[in-house]
Amino acid sequence: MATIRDVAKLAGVSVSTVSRVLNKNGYVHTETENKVADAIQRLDYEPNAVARGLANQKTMTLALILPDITNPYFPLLSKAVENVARAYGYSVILCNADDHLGEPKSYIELLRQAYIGGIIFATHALEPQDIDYLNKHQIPFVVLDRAPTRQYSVVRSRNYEGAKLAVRHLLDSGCRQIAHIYGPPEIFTASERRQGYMDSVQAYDWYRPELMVPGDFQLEGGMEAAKQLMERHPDIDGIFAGNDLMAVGALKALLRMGIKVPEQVAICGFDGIFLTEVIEPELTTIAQPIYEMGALAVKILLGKIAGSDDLDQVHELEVSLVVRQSTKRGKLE
Amino acid sequence: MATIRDVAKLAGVSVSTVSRVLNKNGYVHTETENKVADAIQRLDYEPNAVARGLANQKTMTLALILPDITNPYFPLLSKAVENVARAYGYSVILCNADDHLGEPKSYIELLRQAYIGGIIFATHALEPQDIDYLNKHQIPFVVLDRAPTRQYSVVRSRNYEGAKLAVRHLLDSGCRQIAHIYGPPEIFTASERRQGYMDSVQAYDWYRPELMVPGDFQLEGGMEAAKQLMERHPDIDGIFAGNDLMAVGALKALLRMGIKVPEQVAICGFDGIFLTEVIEPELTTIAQPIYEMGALAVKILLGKIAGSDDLDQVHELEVSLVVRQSTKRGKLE
DNA sequence: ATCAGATGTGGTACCGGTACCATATTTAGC
DNA sequence: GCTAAATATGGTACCGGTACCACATCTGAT
Repeated sequence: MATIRDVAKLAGVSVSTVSRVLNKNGYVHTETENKVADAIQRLDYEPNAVARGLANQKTMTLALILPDITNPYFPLLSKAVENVARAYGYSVILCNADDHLGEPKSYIELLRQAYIGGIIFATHALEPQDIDYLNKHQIPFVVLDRAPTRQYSVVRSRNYEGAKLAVRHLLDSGCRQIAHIYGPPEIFTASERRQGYMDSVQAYDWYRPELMVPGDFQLEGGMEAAKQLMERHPDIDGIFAGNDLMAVGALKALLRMGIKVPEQVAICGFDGIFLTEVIEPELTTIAQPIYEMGALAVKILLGKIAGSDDLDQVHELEVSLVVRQSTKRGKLE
Repeated sequence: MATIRDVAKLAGVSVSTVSRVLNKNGYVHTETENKVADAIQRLDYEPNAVARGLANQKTMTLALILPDITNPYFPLLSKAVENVARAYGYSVILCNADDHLGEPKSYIELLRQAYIGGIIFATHALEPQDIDYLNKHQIPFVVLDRAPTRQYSVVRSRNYEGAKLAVRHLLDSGCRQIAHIYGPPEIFTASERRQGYMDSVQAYDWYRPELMVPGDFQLEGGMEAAKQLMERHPDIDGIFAGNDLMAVGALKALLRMGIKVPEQVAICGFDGIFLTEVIEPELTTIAQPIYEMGALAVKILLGKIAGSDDLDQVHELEVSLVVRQSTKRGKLE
């Protein structure tokens, strides 16, 4: 494999000059530049990424840390991250955080000694001490789906407003008793959505706290919760699930119980994952711009790496109601 | 960040000695080793991965190249790869090949100049010249789902046998006219499955070539194909789809047409992705050991990196029939 | 004509490890 | 007691880039 010294020798110049040509910094005579370009071409030279990383104390690699890539929310997100990163010359290292929780050496230290350029956190397993560590060592990072704060840059979407949108849509579809399956309270987005639900329904006389039941953001939790809800409150005619996976679980449970969707019970999810279009009936959902969120996260991160410090701390994206079969009932009863 | 020289200074030894302690090679007196270990501890020293990579001309990083992570087959595979790789101290770079097909500089060159340790190809966009390149530059690699050959190590599963298993199961479930939706002919696994179907049904008097229709291994292709099949051959009572995604598509199309599954038509897929358990009715499928395939691929790759050259070239794993609702009909008519 | 600043190029220390070679000391065999 | 091998340690070139510094030449303004 050709090195910069080989190129220098062939072009009859010093390595400094070749380096200048490569990085387009410093003065280089056009004629010299051509000679160097020619040598590069002839040797099929490519600068070595590792050597560059060592010299610059920084590599063209980003890390994406997420709970579990098999969760259907994350493939699209990671695709966005990878695509945009690559467009800017960066590679992406994938880290499934859930599988390595109790590990002695944290991911972050591992990444630092690999001179990683920056990190995107799509996991909730990010502790305050990790944040301190990142800031102390000046490692650029962006966080997804977190509470707004001045401690870091966040990319998120309007969960609260989305939840209100969902409830409004269910009401508009003729539902008169809407339950909510909420996600784990330690996940901030789940709480926001729950709050959106509460604030939307509290004024109605049919509302009772028992209409809110916990799920785990997984399929099973949704099934379980829906079953429980329908057994205890048979007159529920609408379910708003805190995420799509639970909504699909709820749908599954209802179908098994012989309850017709949307005729007897309408269902609305949250996230806008591909799965909602696969099942039958297709699921109405509050769609987050997942790809855009991933793409934006990378762009902000690259901005930070480049040194811009004045990037907005919070980037909140709009969600949108996607109406599908699961809420298409004969309006108004 | 502490370097090896800092450790050497603190321990009162040379960098060579520290290096020997770190890599456990060469002679080091126990007492000296303790001093060094102590210094490492005190400085919270971690050897720098990039510097190591440069010195060794090899990094602790693997690349996983796949068509598209949003295809539901790949998240579990990539999780397996990442898990096992990390257990051995390796990181994994994710590459979505589909999105970068026509690019001037191939992925592989990019990875080589990053001193990547090895590559796992789960994509079909691997050309013969790429393979020459890999071999020429001695880059260890493993390929998934390819035809057996002596050119490289392959991890695959018994597609042909699986297809026969699927047809047998449909027959056992009482189907008397079984159609097949096959995947793209350029994908070898799709052809194997098709062949398995053909060899299983050819002897029956009901068999006609028109019972085989092409799909694209995607949801849409499955829907389209199923629709066409049922319109042209209303007496079909069983469909074997070349993969789960098309099977789910077929199911969706049938449900929309008001055809009952499994009562009127039974459906069997192939792959064993999570999606088959999510939908209702749940889908019978020929399950590949996806996680195990990923894990095995990494292990073989690591073996190659370590220098074992005698690893079996072809590793073929067993598939298994997973019977679910979509084929549970009142047996024998 | 003079000189400051712009332009152009080379030399080389450094990034943080590895591994080869040299050297010193200890152990063991005869 | 002598020599070969084993044990123990240090010095340093090298991996392949970057970037600072030194130095030379060329412009253009006064």
